[in-house]
Amino acid sequence: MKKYDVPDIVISRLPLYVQTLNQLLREGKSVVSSSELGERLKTTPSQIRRDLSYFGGFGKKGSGYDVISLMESLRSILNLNQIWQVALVGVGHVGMALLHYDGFGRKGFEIIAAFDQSPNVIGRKIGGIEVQDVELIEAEICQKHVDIGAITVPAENAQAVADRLVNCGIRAILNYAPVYLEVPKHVQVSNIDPVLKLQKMTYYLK
Amino acid sequence: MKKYDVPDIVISRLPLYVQTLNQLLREGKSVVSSSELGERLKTTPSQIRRDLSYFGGFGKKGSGYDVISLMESLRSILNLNQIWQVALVGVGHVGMALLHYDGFGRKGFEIIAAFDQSPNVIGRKIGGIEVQDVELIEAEICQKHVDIGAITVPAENAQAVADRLVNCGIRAILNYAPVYLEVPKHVQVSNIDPVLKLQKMTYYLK
DNA sequence: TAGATTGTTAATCGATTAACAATC
DNA sequence: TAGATTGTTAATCGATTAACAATC
Repeated sequence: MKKYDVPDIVISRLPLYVQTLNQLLREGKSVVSSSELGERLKTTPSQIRRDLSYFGGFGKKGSGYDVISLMESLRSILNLNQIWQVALVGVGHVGMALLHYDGFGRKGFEIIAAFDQSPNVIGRKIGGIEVQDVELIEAEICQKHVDIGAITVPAENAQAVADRLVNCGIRAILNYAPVYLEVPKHVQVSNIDPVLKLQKMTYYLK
Repeated sequence: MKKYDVPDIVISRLPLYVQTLNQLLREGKSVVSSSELGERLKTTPSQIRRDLSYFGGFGKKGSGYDVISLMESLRSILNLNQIWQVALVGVGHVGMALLHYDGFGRKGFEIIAAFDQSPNVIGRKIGGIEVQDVELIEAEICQKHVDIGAITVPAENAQAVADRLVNCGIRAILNYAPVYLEVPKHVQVSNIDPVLKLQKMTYYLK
């Protein structure tokens, strides 16, 4: 089965499965059935079995799935058995929160460089990373092997930053700016905008 | 057409439409067609017309949609013509970023109270809000009219905080903790977890 | 009027669910 | 062996897209 033969929506559920398997592991469970997993994730056993079947048979009929080995299989499918280097652009409050956030590192995403325009932050060391002048993006990133960019600049500057990152060979962008980024189609973009989520929820509040 | 007759996925696109109409407005456009809107949003004109038609006819055949009036209609459907009060629990780096973020306020979401456990932050004033002891959640929130909670505490504490907020009558939760929250079904939950987004993107990077 | 674009219905597409034979 | 649960196929459901009459 080729990469793009699996529906994108299936791929977006796999990290959720990994998360839940992790929880089960911490709770000391070693085997889990699709129905238990379904309960935790508020989905159907059918969906879980169907999703997994795109990649192979990971379970044992009659008993279920080995928690550790299913987790390892999914981690391997998602390419999580390596450290991914991340370059962060924009060290405002959100950028700082990301630099301090240890969840990134624990999950294998290492911020290796941070950039900002402002003399107020350039040179400061935050979460172990020294903030550099945004003008140095190319100099610092282009030769290094950086796959992922995190954009935490104001909306007006986000597209320009994206262009520069893409130019340096970045292939995935985590975008916190409330704009649609135009990127070549080989580049993944994930948008994070809490306001859009709030604005959706308020529909149901009245 | 009743609230729940409109597919949820349609509702989640409406804030995006509002966002784009806002941009068009700032660019000085006063009229827009479904195909222009579709180009901006990387979707089809059909989808946009279909989505809007759940709520009525907002356009003018032959010319398109009046930017301002379509935006106002959508804002009214989403209940965005009021200020929504938000209580924030957890003043770590993410909580602080939200307290400082002016985009919330500009979009009509006002953080009116913030809570934390730690004596290091209790009493501090951040973004104009004085952080209170988490033990005061009930005392402060229950009588006030607060509809939305933002949870930015560690994963282990998120469920307990959610329970308390729900108990105080909160009906929507913006959850930054990487766990599934169990809530009564009248309560909306939106999860924000950048790691899940990264873990999805890495699938396509190899 | 002619051209453009809507609103809506019908056709298509894709995702979810149900069912069940296979088998641990 | 009997019971449980998988992996997979077929049926169903729902969302997207195409088409077009209505009309500005």
